[in-house]
Amino acid sequence: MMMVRKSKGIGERHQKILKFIEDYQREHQHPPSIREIGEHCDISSTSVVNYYLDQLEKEGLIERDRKISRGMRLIGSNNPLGDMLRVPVLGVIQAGEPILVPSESPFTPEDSVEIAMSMMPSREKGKDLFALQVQGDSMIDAMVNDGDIVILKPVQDARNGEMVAVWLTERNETTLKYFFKEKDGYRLQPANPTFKPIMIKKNESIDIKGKVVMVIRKMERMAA
Amino acid sequence: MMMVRKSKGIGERHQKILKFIEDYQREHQHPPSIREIGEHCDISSTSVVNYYLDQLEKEGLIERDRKISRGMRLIGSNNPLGDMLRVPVLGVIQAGEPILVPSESPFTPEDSVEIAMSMMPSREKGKDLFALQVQGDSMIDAMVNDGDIVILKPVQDARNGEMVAVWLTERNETTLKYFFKEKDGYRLQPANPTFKPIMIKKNESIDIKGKVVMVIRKMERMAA
DNA sequence: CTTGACACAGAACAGGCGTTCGGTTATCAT
DNA sequence: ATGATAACCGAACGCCTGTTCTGTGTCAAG
Repeated sequence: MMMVRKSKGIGERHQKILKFIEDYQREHQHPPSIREIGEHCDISSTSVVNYYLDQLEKEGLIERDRKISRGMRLIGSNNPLGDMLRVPVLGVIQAGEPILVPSESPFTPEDSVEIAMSMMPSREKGKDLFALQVQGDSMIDAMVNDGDIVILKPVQDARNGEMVAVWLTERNETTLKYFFKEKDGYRLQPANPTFKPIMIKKNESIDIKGKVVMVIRKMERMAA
Repeated sequence: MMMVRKSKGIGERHQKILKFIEDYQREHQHPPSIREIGEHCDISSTSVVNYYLDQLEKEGLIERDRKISRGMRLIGSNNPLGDMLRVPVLGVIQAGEPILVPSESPFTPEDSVEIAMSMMPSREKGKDLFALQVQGDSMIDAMVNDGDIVILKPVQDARNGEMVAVWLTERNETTLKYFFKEKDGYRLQPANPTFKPIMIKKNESIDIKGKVVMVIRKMERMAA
């Protein structure tokens, strides 16, 4: 008895193939061949596998490089590999010193951090992201610890409610604060509600260096 | 004029090949063929590419699946894909409720977060890691915000200085604190130095649920 | 009952691709 | 000089693999 697909969408067989490609890719770091898919999904003919792969491609779930061995890749969230961003760590950020942004950094980053695309909020998948490592306890009012890594998107202007890294020109100070524009200047609000906001008058200039999109803290043992 | 490799290590050519495999993999989501490597690295013979790949494999920089088309993968830090951990998000963590650990969780995780292996501290690459999303502001003394994701390793005992998630049995409270064993019980030290430690007497029991290995904060716009 | 879409099977073809092998050139220690 | 070794080239061999073509059984619409 034959299976007949009533609805035009994705059937059980399609999902099994999708799942197999995902698992195989994760294990071997390269896609399976058509025949391997057939064996593991109980399909005896390569043409049928091809037939399903064509459908999956039409549905936009995979992409295929025709004529290329194992030339297929998963699209979207179930792609086990691929979508990793390598964000350069340009240097450190601390209250007492201006920070480095990509365009100003004279040297190549010593290090980088890897972030899964799926972890990026609101599609900040731009390739111009950069990271800084926090030095010292001067950012604790932003709930950011010594050693934390902040990932930034370089921007000049911020919208209300975004956390920004700003250089307070007249105070010679770098800080991480929530940004709010008000009628008489700016309000820089600490993340920790027990701290008071910094009010910036219109005549005082601020230099927004970037918008914080993520903070990462690797826990290490604390001494004492 | 021929290039001759004096030292037994990795030469310029090897690095060029390595770089090409990495870039190709990143773009196509599958490895290049031997002939493609040759073309882009100015090697006219497939046997020479094979020759170099053998050396790279001996050096432990790649692995090869012989006889399989494009059956190669990068080993180590320059692997653009692969080493990603999928950590299940088992639920939420908040002061007022006990937390779920993997063995106690009755349902499958609704969601998961993806972390690059390279980001994991001190080789906590165990597959038993789990994640919880912080709900509410009750963890601010641990420098952890509402909405943050904490990644935990399930442990029963902790070593001094490690941040642990503990269930305070007699107080019906979950908390994240640095753990220190002292002669008359335990000291649970907040990450934020402006808060005071919790002293646990010997007769009071605590239930260590896990050790915090990472905290991730996706920044979103703050209202008001 | 016929027709056509759909889900398959199987075989054959052709190009992709890894492997192997015989040679060649350059460098270096003996 | 000479042999050893490393770094190549080119071609041939043969499996791997995607593609294509013919054919079959099922099911629903006309």
